Order: sequence, then C-alpha cells, then structure tokens
Amino acid sequence: MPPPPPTFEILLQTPSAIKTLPQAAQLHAQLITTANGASPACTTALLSLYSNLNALRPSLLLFAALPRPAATAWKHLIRCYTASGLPLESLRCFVRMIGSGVRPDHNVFPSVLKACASAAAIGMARSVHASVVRAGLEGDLYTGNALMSMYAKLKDMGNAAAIMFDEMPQPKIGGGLTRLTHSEFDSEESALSCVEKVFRAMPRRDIVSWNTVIAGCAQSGAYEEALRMVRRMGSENLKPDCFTLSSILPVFAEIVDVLKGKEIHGYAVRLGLHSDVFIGSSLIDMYANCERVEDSFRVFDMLPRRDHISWNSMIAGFVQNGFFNEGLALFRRMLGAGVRPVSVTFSSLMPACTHLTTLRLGKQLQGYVIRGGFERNVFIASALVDMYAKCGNIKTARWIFGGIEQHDEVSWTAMIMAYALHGHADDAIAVFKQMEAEGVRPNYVAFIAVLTACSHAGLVDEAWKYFNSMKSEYGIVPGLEHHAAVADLLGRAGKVKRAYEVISSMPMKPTGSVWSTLLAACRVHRNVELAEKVADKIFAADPDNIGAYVLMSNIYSHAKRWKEAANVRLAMRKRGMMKLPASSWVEIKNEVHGFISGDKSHPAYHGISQALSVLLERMEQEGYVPDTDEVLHDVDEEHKKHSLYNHSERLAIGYALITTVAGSTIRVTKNIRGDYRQG
DNA sequence: TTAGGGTTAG
Repeated sequence: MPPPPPTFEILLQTPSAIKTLPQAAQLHAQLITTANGASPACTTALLSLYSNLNALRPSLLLFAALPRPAATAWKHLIRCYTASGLPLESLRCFVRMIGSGVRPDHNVFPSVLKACASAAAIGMARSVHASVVRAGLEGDLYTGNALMSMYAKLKDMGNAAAIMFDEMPQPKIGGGLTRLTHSEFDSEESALSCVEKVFRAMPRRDIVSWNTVIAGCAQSGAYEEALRMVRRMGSENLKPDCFTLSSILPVFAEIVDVLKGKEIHGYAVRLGLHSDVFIGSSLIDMYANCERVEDSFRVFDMLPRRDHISWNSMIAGFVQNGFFNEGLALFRRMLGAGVRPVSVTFSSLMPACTHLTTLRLGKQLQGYVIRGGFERNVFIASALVDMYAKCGNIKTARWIFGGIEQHDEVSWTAMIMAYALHGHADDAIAVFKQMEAEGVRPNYVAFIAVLTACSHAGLVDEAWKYFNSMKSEYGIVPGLEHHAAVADLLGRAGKVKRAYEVISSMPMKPTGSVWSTLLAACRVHRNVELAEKVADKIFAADPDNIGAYVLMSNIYSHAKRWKEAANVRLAMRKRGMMKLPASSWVEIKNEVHGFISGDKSHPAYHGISQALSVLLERMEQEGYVPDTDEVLHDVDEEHKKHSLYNHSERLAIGYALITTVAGSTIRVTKNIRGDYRQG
C-alpha cells in the first residue's frame, strides 16, 4: 500500500486552499526542505500560488529560478504584472515569452489584452489581436471577451496613448505581424466597431460577452444600440444582471429619461440587486441628472454599503442641481466617515465654491487638492481656473491654467471665459487663437466664451467674424447662446434695432431671457418705443416675467413717464410680485457678513456709517458727484442720494474698511439677480 | 483568465 502523499502536495494540487501570503510562505518553506522542492514543477506550482495572491516579488524570484519557463509560468508572471498595475512590464514579459519560443495560448491572452488596455498601447493591441488570430483563438470565449473589453477601454485614448507605447521597446511578435500606428487605428475604424466586430464573430457568448458589448456601446454614446443589445440578450436566455444594469443606467441619465430609469430601479429591487454599490451610484447619478435629487439622496441613504464612488455620486448630484451647501456638508460627512477624497471628489465639489463665491472654501479645498497631489489634474485645474476667475482673482486663475500639462477643450474654454468675464477681451481672443494653434478645436461652449468676450468689450466686428465662422469653418451650428451673445453685443453697442432683427430671425424660439437682455439695452439706450415692443414679446411668452416688469418700470421712470411707471408697479403688485432688497456680502476673518440695502441692523452699523461719511466727504472733495439719475424712484434728490449711499455693497465695503488692516483685499459679492420674487 | 458606477468650461 503506497504511503499517503505529504500534505503540501495535496495543497499544491488544490491551490485555492491557500488564501493568504503567510500560508503560501509556509508551504514554500516546507517544500524547499524536500528532495524535489526546487524542481521546475514545484517552482511553477509555487509561482502560481504567489501570482494568484498578486505577490509580485516572490513570483519574480521563482520565475527567475526557472531555466526554461513553460507557458504556465509565463502566464502567471504576466497575469501578476497586469494585476499589480504594471501593464508595460506585463507586455515586455509577453514579448520575451514569444522571443523564447513559447507559443501563447488561451491562458495568457486575456491578461495581455488587459495590459494593452491599461497601458493604452494601441499599436501593441493590434499586434496582440493579430497574434490571437494567428494562434487560431478568435473563437475562444475568454479571449474574445478580453478583446472586446480592450477595445472598449481604448476608445477614448488620445495622443498620450500612442506616446506611452512608443516609449516601449519595439516588439517582434513572430513573422508576418505588423504594428499599426495610432493614426491608422483611428482612421480605419472606431474602437466601438472593433468591439462589435469581435462580438459578432464569437461562436459562443456568455453573460460577460453581452455585458462587455453593452457597456462598450453605452460608454461610446451608442445608446440605442446599447438598449437593443439588452433586449437581444433575452433571446439567448440570459437575464440582465448587476453588471448589465449599472452599464445601462447611465444611458437613461444621459438621455434624461427618468421613467425608464425608474423601471430599471424597480427591476433591480425585484432581483434584490438594488443594494449593489455599482447600481447604487448609477441610480444616484441617474436621478440627479433628471433633476430628482431627493430620489438620489433616498437611494444614497438606503445603501447598506457605500464606497467612495457612492459618496462622490451624491456630492456631484447635489452640486449639479444647485444644492451647494448640501454638497459641501456631504463632503464633510464623507471625511467624517473616514472615506478618502479622490480627484473626482474635488472636481465635483469645486463648482459649489464657485457658485457660492466663497474664495475661502475654495482655497481650503485647494489645500486638500495640493496635499492629495491633484493640482495638475485637468478636471480640477479647470474648475479652479473657473473658481478663481469668478471669485475675482484672474491672476491666480491664469497661474493655475499655466500649470496644466495637457490643456483640453474645457480648460481652454474656462480660461477664455475667465478673461471674458473680467472684460479682458484681447486676452480671451489670444487664448482662443492659442488653443487653435495647439491643435484643440474650439467646440460649442468655446464659441460662447469668445462671443461673450467680444460682447463685454463691444467688439461687434470680431463677434460677427466668429459667429459666421462657426458653421462655415467649424461645422458647429450656432445655438441660442451664440445668437443671444451677438444680440446682447449689438444691444450694448446701441444697435438695438439690429439686435431686435437678430433675435426675431433666430432659427430657434427666443427665450424670455434673450429678450430681457435687449430690454436692458433699451433701458441703457433710452429707447422706450422698442422697449415696449420687446416687453410685449416677453409678456406674450411669459406673463409672469418679473425682470421685464422691473425693467419697464425703470425705463418709464428714466423717461420721466411716472404715470406709466406707476401702472407697471401696480400691475406687479396685483400679480403679487414683491421687491426683495439687494444684498451684498463680504468675507472677514473666515466669516461671511451679509448686508441688505438700507439695512441698519448690523451691530457695527454706527461704525460703518461713520466710515462711509468720512469716505464720502473725501470723495466729494475730489470731485465726486453722485449719479442720482440711476436711482429711479419718483422721489426728491435728497432721498435719491440717501438710497444711493445705503446700497448694500457700500455697507459691505464700509464694514470691510473698519475691520481689516490697510492694504487688505476686499471682495464684495452682490446678488444682481433675483431681486424680486412672486409673493 | 473576461464584464459594471462618480468629475471640469455654458
């Protein structure tokens, strides 16, 4: 009767029994004391143990001890490299394997293809695909799935991808193989069509195959195709699982179809998949994109387990829907829960600071960004450019912009818009030209930015030039915003009739706000007749447009047509429209102080008033004459002067003057919109 | 061995 085999041999035959690194090390130690412990068979078996545990160092040592590594040994090392986040090493290893005369088989290709995707090695990807064909493994299920996944991941990779691969030593993968360049890959066929081609050619498909092709379609914007594929799955008796659902939910988020999204939600609940973290974050995002942020929060709140993406989805959902304070509060909660913020957290959160124009919070957030080493992340940097510009600090905005290594269309546009908002039209146009010179094609938003720049600087001819070039040179159809910018410019330049023509002949229906800008221009240029015409247009579309009432009342006041002005105000009161006083706020020593026009309730009001009197006296000494013309109420001059001096921004400046040291920067923020509400 | 979710400019 043969003796029972030693324990370690049993263990080697059932490698799944080894679950931890110490267990593997223990077995390894026992094994080297035996006679054939150093045999290639034992070494390879140990290598497989270590590589399954993603232990790269011991795997490398064992591999080095093999005089002639067999295909299995290569496979384990390549897999371990890929899993350890070293795709280039993985590919080098694959090239060496071929060089040593070992033929690649169905075991090794999935890891190699995954490495191609991670390294964004497009040329290598094509070579390996050809190698798969030469090995006759096109029909292999796992290899086919890995091929599709690779092409799906390579889809968005730009020039950086080609560069990364070109740094690698040129592979020589057998005879008859050509390495295609990046441009060939792009011009021949889209990555999505590669995914679909592999899918169609597969003799056997499993749920992974379907999920891969569905995700590929969804991520490439082929929404209809993705949905058709989900319906087709059923014909092969496969039911959508949590992978399918988390890939398909972003489609409904994108096309803003909350009904279909809810159907998927219901399906997930019925299958008990709704507590899956992936589905959870897709649901949060879908509801948020459909402006149903309460539903997003309900999903978030009920998740039994949350990872950093669940938190990020909810933070982004809040911020994108204008719930800035809620987004910031959730960020604090996330930190409190011990979840580390990632780059996406900051790029989602930065717009909240921008909209709240709280430079203090933005700077705090930037501190986190710097400590996390995310400063050069193009998403974060673009948001920071925008934040600094909107908080009044264009120099810092420019400095951050300069630190971005690879500018994309968004970061360029953020910088153009930053200059535009500050009235630096020449700089804005220079940046626009530089963007083109560096090979980044301006998009729809970039034209809004450059037209805004022209508009704020009164560059009528420049604006028309850009507007006309949009369609003829760039193939971009001008939208509402572009027409509005041109009309706004014409109005500001006093060409109100021309602006009226542009708006009237727009290919789309003008919104109330487009007409309102013209109405504002009519006020500035004192064209009562046209103003009445424009107001009719606004009230026809939107009888409750409060801004238009206010403007008309002001226009009549300007023209000293007090009776008509009073009629407008009466009409407003009848409709229940109430005036909300203008307000300004200023940050002093990490605290925000708000002031409303005419308000005397601030504890420091006395000091403010004194400071303002001193200041005013000196201003008048130096020749300042208050422009009471802009105070439009039907009251006497002395009252006009009084209401001018108690403007909320003056109160804020007065407070800042008495609480900060000389030479400090004072940043006052004012609400210029929403001065009225329907009460 | 292969598959899924969240981000910046208007």
